[in-house]
Amino acid sequence: MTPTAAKPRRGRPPKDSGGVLSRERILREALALVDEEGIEAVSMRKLARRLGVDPMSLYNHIDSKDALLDGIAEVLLSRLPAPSPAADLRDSMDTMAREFRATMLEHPRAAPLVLTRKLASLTALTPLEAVLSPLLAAGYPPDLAVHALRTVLAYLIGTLMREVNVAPTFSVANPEASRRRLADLEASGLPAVMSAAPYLAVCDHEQEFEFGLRILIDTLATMAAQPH
Amino acid sequence: MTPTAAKPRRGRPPKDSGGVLSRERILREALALVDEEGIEAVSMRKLARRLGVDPMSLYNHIDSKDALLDGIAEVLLSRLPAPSPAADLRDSMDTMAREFRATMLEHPRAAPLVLTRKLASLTALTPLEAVLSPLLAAGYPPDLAVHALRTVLAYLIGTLMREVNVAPTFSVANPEASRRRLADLEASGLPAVMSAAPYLAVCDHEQEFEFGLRILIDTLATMAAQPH
DNA sequence: ACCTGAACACCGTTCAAGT
DNA sequence: ACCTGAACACCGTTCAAGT
Repeated sequence: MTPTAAKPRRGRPPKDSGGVLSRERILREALALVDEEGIEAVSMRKLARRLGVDPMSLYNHIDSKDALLDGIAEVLLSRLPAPSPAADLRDSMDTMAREFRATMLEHPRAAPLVLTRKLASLTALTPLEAVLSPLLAAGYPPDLAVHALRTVLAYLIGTLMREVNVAPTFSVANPEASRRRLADLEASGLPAVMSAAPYLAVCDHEQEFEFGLRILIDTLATMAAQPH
Repeated sequence: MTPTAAKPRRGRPPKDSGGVLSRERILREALALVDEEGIEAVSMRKLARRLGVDPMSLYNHIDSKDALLDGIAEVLLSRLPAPSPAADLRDSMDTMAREFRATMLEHPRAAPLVLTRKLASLTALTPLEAVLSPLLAAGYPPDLAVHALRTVLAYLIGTLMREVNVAPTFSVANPEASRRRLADLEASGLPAVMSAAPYLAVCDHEQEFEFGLRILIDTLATMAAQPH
């Protein structure tokens, strides 16, 4: 909980902490704070303490706490790798999905900021292009291409939310808890639930992700070959 | 669910605030508060004020604010209609998905509590049975049935998150904002983004929901006919 | 232009005291 | 068994004042 070292925290700000204040430096430190302690541990005051600065100084660079959280989300989203040049429909959707997931899982505790906030800005426009372009090239009319894009995106958001929420501490799912859950499910008296209980009690995120992604991409690629 | 204890009296509730304190009454009022002002407007103190009670009285019925939010989520989830008896794979998944969506959209501001929290409890076990059962009957081995279930669930969570987050005020998407967005997209210089811009700038949630759901259910139903 | 500190109007929760 | 109020250790943000 409290820092182990009992340093005098209220004296002079440590000037070693990386230079002058700036929006960029604030966001970087904020992301680090989220990584370490989670989103709800973020406060303007705590962040300022980490930066060795008065809480109010942050407001010279960021409008509000809400804008701070949006800013963190944008930082994370901007870490999406630049798309590789040309590929077919299957490859490009597959790559986009995998990179999106990998990028979020690098910061599992911050990921919900991207997954649950309506980002007004237009970050990640080139990854968008990288998916839309092969859809159009494959024969999708623009309206259906957008539907296809949004379907995959919804699936990604849903699976990732499950991944990062179930294990916010990043510990593998507690085998103790999963054993108890298995027992509960088997006591439910519902036949289908009971026979699927061993699989309901655990969740291999990797496998889960692949299963649904495969279905979506296969179907969308197949649909491209059919008249719309 | 649990049989309510004998009430001291029937008839008119005392005072203006509607009777004695209870977990049930607290959760009902909390859901109303979320409906009116949103999740982040919820505080123990404000909730107590609405109930005409000291803030600390709430703690006789609820462990913490976090437990309160979990409780609201469970109330909402328990509003899922009981599944209709027997149906084929397509119908039962379709019905489950539609009812889940409808239930969430009745409380759009509270829905994120269900969509983003890891609910430990086993609410909604019978809807689960109602989906798993036809999957098994259609020939899915239990492990794949669970994959199929989770894929649809991920999609539902993702689409619904988009629906309730984009319009938390429940106003239809601002046409002004969407016109500006269109302009931005068309100025992006990215060819696919530009030609899909009119469709990216708006989002018909109904249509969007149907598109992805159709793909998933069709594919899962078709897969049932194939050897695993 | 940027930073500061006091101040305001809030929080969740502990605790001791009441009935 | 339930309710209360004071108290503690926090919040986000406004404002006036400093450099």
